[in-house]
Amino acid sequence: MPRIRNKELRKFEKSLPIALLRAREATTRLFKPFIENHDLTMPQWRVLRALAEADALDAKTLAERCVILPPSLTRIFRSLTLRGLIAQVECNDARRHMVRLTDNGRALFEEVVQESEPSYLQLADAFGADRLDTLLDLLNDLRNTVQTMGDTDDQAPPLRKVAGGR
Amino acid sequence: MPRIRNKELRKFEKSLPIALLRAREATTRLFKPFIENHDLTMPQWRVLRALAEADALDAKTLAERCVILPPSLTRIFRSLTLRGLIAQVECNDARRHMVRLTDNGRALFEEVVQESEPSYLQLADAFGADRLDTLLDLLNDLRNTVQTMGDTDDQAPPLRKVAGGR
DNA sequence: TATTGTTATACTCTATAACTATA
DNA sequence: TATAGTTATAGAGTATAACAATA
Repeated sequence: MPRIRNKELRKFEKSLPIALLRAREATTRLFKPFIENHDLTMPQWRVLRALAEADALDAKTLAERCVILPPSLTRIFRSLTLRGLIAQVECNDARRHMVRLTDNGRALFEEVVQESEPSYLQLADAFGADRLDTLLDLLNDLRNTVQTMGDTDDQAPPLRKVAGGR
Repeated sequence: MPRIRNKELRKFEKSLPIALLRAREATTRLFKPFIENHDLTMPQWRVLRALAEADALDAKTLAERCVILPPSLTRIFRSLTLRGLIAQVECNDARRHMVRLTDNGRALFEEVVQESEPSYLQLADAFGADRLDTLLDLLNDLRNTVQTMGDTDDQAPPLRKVAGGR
């Protein structure tokens, strides 16, 4: 059983959220210029990226996959639609807002990918491809672990609506 | 030489920033309630946490360590000072704004740590303490790698002021 | 002249509640 | 009645430029 000592635990406890934040900040700083050069925000880019790998997606799926709240997604839909990068597609369930990339949207996506590829290659070389794989696995597992915890155990306060009137 | 195939690379390329975002989102969701229960925002909490591990720090160091921009930090200083959680300390260099935790600030910090400890323990048990160590190492190395890249190579667009008038 | 921090300002994201439409 | 999404709204973070004070 991997029972850890209180002292070590405390050290990790405090640094995990920060380590994630700082790693993300550095990664973002590296790639954001390529995205902003095309007048896209990071959340908008996540939506394009998610759509590039799936034919069409509804708002709920996109919100979960891209970590974007529904109200933000509504605005992003409006903005990307105005720019002709995405388009709504018909759906059996009329409640669902399903969208796909337009040809222009896909072209823009490919352009950004191509322009940022040298930086990706450079990072992969410098960091090590195998370690990157390991890191990705751990990140995804961490997320799954936390979500499982939320389902089963509830000694923690409720995950929503805690701050009250702020 | 760890030269990776284009296809695999592409797969990773697109998912690293998202994996970091989602892992952070999950971790935040787990611990945020404990912080918000004491009417603290996450950036405010990072400042308290950084100060808890160092006697006193100046704004520049805190900004870098907590990933907070100077203007935000100014507001956070004001807010935490008003609440009596931090206090300014004298400094040789009169330009520097150095702060430390007050007794109340330290007490609040300890309270939050204590309240969230069960969740930390649960996560460490579920995920594995050794894997958490590995993850932390990789995250910190990733950040260092990216920063080193920024120093040496500059085929990428400048890291600041790219979006122009937006 | 360079550095530190604050102010001013604009924009976006975050978050929740309330509402509409569909199932 | 439950679900999907939009609207409204408040608040906080993000980002930059311009300025003040100190070194």
